[in-house]
Amino acid sequence: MQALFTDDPEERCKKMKVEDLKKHRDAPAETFIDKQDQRRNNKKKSVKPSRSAGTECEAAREVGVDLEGSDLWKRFDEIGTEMIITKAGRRMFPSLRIKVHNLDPHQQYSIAMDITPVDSKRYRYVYHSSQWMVAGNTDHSCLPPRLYVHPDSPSSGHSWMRQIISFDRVKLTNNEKDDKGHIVLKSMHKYRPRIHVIELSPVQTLVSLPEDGVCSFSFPETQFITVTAYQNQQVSQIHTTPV
Amino acid sequence: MQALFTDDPEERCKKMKVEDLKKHRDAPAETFIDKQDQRRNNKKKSVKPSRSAGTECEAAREVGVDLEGSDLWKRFDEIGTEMIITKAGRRMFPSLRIKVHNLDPHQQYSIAMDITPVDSKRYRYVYHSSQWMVAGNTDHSCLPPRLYVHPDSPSSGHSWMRQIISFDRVKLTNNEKDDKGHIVLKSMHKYRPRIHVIELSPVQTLVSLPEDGVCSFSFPETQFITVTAYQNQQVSQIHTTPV
DNA sequence: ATCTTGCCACCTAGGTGCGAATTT
DNA sequence: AAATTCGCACCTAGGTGGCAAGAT
Repeated sequence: MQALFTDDPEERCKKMKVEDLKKHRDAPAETFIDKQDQRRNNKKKSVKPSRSAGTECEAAREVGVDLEGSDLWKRFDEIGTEMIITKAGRRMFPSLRIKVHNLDPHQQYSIAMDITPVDSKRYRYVYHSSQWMVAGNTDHSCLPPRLYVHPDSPSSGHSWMRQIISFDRVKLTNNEKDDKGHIVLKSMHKYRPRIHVIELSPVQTLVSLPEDGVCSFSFPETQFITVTAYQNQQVSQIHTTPV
Repeated sequence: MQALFTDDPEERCKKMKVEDLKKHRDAPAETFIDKQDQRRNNKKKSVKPSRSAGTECEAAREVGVDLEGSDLWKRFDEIGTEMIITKAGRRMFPSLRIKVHNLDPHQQYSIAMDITPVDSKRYRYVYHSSQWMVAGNTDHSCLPPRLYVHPDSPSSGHSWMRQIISFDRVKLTNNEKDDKGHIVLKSMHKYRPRIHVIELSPVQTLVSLPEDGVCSFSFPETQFITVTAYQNQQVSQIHTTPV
């Protein structure tokens, strides 16, 4: 029997408690955490934007981002999410899907994603104990992470808030010389995706992350270890279980 | 034997003199005509924008648009181009592909397409004489034509000029109550697509065609008659001839 | 008669995990 | 040993023309 492949998580992961997933599907997850400074945040509805170096938010407006499909991410996270990376570039599964709140409806924004190292460790999967273990240190000293600008960018706050924003087209690669704009990662390392909401001044071209007018968000349950082939059988099992 | 289907004209129309097509593929067609006022224009490289009611162009800059794949359009035009329309929406074949020139690289533009009636006649295909004949009059009095805004819109002049702009995703329908944003046409009528280059003021949302800052272009060889099923055998033959 | 619709088999493009072969 | 690459069969989504049946 062969696997079924769809962009719809429900179809791909039949073994999950689908009814539960469906119930919470479009509802925000309940726990969030600030990014970078790692401060806990008890707000129910949204992540507070990080205030770390170089980022800044309009004081009056508290821009918020909710993670969609948090249940699926958590299901993977419990056993250790693995994300395939290939030379040609591989889509993420799960893909990052979010909702944004409290944007200025008439202001233009771009929304982008990047993926940052969680630590400077190298990991390896120990089969006989079915566990991920630290296998040494690495430096992430090389280059700043690549920015994946959402294809709907730029767009008005109104448009962004109207629907779920999906980053399902982004691709991950282990090819350091990639020229297709995919996000370059090191295999066997731990990462976490990050969302940036960028307030746009008219006719601003977005190449790298600007210093001002950016709110950044990330979600702890979306961290993963990069692999070139699935290591943990439980992980690949979820991937291949058909509807 | 079954037909092959590709978005690439070369693959779809093997019977055509492919080598000729290839040779001229990215070269501008040689004859052009002004739209709406129907004045002839002998400029080799581009169509002069129409100056009809409500349109206006920057005097200093002569924005130009070239039709790509003109050979294919002409090949169809010689025998009478037929364009399928369906309730669900059908893509065009050939699709409209253009190049733009003389935009301000740093100015933002949207580029859109609509399809206007060539006359107020109703046509019917007479099998035994293999000919299209006028079958009566209609009024196009109903609604203004739907605007299909190119998905890359808005974008800088620089981006638009860098590559061929393809309208291959637009769909045509005969469903007057269409709610999917497809272009609504009447069957058995003669139409011609039109391209609009729209200079964008910052944070301008594009719903209908604005009064100012628009240059419009069209090409005589792109006119067609709408059908719900191909009438002329020569036409369907070109469509189905495999590589 | 003439035109439209629904259904169908067929096609392409692109994405997927797996196992074998290869590299490090 | 461990990690990566490659080729593969398989899958979905969406587009296509033809034909038969239906509508006008």
